Amino acid sequence: MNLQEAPKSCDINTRLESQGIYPTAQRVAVARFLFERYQHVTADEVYDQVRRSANVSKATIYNTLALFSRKGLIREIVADPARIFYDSNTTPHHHYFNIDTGTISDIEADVQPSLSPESLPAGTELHSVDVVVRLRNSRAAAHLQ
Amino acid sequence: MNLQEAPKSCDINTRLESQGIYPTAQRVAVARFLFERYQHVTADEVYDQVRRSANVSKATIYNTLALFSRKGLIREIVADPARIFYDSNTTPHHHYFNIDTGTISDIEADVQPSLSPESLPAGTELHSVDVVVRLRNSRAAAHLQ
DNA sequence: TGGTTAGTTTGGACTTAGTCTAAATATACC
DNA sequence: GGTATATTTAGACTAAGTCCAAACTAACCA
Repeated sequence: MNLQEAPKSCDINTRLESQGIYPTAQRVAVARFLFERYQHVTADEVYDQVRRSANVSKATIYNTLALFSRKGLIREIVADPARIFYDSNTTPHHHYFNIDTGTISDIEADVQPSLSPESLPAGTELHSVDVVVRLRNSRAAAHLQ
Repeated sequence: MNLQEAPKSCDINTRLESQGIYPTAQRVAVARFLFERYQHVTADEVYDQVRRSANVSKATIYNTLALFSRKGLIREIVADPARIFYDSNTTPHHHYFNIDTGTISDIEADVQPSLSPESLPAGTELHSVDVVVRLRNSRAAAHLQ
């Protein structure tokens, strides 16, 4: 592997290892990018950014994002019909999706659907509850189109 | 156009025209399929089904679904990261999405997030609120994988 | 009735997010 | 070091969805 040793961050390595994730250079590079701040990013954005500082392939980006997501380190946001966003903030919250700009942002106020778990369809268990509030840019002249 | 005249349904034509949609044979065929009962279907399923009784192209299926959705006759469901579902039931309700089977079903019980519209981000207006409850098939042995 | 125009449909090429695969590489463990 | 296991890789591939310019249809009117 021709990847220069990524500067070890104890936090990152510990965080990965605590989830049973072997901290390879590529995974650490992806994690460093994702966790440097809360953000909503697509696989492509992660690829473009992480590639600047580390050798990593597209397949590994997809593998790693799926792995992190499965392990609960990040969260998939299915809101844009054209792509998946990943959220490095895994605390419970919901999202705005602006259908004009294709951007995602956090909902600050509480929007907590109450769900009685015993009412789930037979043979299933709860995975997650996603609330997406779709927004449009407001138009001065609402009658257009 | 070599499409045999679709048997006119007064309901369907009225429904389309009431939304300012010109009831072409293709649109009527799509509408007849969609509205014969409440269902959650992908563009591909609509294409396969409608093609049995009418000559229609893939492009028209996509155009028509987008048009119906824009006009509020059907509703887009963004839940499966791989495809869009269309729901011919437009009354307010939310959805289960089974991530193991990729199927969508309606939530019967009320899951109504309370949302104060004045808290929306500046310059935006509400388009819709989507609640997707993700389910897994329950496993007898929950420790697997 | 035929001509003009506007709206709709079409096949097929194209785009693009994401997956797959088999080979190469890296790591762990004896 | 040698073997086994896990990870990464390039690049081919898939599939949902878009785009486009040509063909078709319908409406309107002289």
